[in-house]
Amino acid sequence: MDVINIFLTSDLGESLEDFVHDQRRFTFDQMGPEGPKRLVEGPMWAFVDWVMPELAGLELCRRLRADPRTIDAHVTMVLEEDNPEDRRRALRAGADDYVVGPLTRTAVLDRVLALQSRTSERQATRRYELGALTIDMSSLQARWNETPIVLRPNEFRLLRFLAENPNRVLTREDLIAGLGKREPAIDERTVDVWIGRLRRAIKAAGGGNPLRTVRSLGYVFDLG
Amino acid sequence: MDVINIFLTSDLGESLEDFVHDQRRFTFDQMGPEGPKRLVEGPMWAFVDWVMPELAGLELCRRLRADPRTIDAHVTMVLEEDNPEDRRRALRAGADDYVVGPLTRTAVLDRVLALQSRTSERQATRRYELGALTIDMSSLQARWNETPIVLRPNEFRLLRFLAENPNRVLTREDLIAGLGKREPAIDERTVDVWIGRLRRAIKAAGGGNPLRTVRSLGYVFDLG
DNA sequence: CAGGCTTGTGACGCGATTGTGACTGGATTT
DNA sequence: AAATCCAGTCACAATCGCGTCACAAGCCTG
Repeated sequence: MDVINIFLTSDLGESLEDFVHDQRRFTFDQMGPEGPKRLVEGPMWAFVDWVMPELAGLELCRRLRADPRTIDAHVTMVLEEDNPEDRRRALRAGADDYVVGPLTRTAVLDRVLALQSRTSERQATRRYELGALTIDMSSLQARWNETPIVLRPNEFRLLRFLAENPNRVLTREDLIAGLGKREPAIDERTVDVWIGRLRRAIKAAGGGNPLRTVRSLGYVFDLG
Repeated sequence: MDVINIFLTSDLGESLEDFVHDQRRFTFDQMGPEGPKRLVEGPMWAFVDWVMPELAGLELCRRLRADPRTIDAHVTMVLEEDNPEDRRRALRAGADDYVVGPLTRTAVLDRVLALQSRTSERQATRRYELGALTIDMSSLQARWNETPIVLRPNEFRLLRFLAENPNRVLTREDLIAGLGKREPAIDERTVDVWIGRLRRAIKAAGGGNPLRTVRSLGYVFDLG
């Protein structure tokens, strides 16, 4: 599967409507009532427009992160204006990059081209190497010293999110949000079970325990 | 300027009144008649209590956003109850995060610690380096010459507070207050036990004893 | 549509954490 | 030197949070 570059914008603009044409299409059918209003996409990129200006964009970003079809997409958020808060929020929601809108056709095209050139480099980057642990995002396979770790979907997402934020305490809330599970609300204690199952899976592959519990706060992926 | 973590709450509670002490202070003098009732703050965080429960909080949040002194602060709103409407309003007003109250002093302090690690990610990660001792606030991990020190939560809080005020005698009262323990009242002699446990943990990691006892006064973290 | 796999949740028990009183030994004072 | 003071340490109990299990509902697959 090709790398998809996804642009999230709350103001897609008529001018972009036919910017991408004659391409295959897929729909984010799981998006729900607050989902994208329009979706224009091609094999290497997609533009997603949403209805609600504020939260839906971040929420959409999280869902894209959780969806296996777009889990390794390159997500760019289009910000209304350039302020540090929006930037921070976007990145925290899982966006890889951001640009400040509104976008002209040429600006987007430049951006897409730049992303495409980075794509090959990104192919190599789509692999986390954290000590003995490697996570290959293209085959969705995690290994401990070449030994495959048998993971269920949710455990894989959890491991990926933890590995993306090594040496950082992640609260149970962070983890729930990071896996894109906002609806319905998840009990925080459930995270304990996730961690337990993930630890067991790693151990079953002969691995150690890189997941440290920080009492009354959350968990850390210890690296180094 | 350091990142400030601001907690907005309509129910600060008496117990938090002197939670942060002996720190530099500034006032939000532009706040106007609906401004904060009390402001308790330190170099890295602030608790703002307001009079009107509903609108004033949101308004305050917007003003903090506009004020150059707090423009890049991390604002957390404390919500009375957990409903999506309030959450959306809080975020729309510029809040970065929210928690559902009421909060205990220790819980708030822990929260601040976790937030510091997140908000400072774009800067150099928050980290104390005191001779052979390093305290990494993002992973909540202390080390002595790269050797991890196994600390329980309270010991970590104690070490952090001591390390924040090196070469300064801290009374037992200071330490109790600095760790946010006011309810219930803590016997001052208990601090002796905390120090003892902390020393033992450092020694177990092959470390020395940077904690000097000042008889009849308190303890100092010796540096240099 | 049946069967298995996945996942969220309540319950349970255990272990970790922590405040406290008591005891001890060294330091300080008278 | 005796008396007093004070810090270090230990054992213990109460509490709190975490790991784990079993179960049920959901989801996917054939």
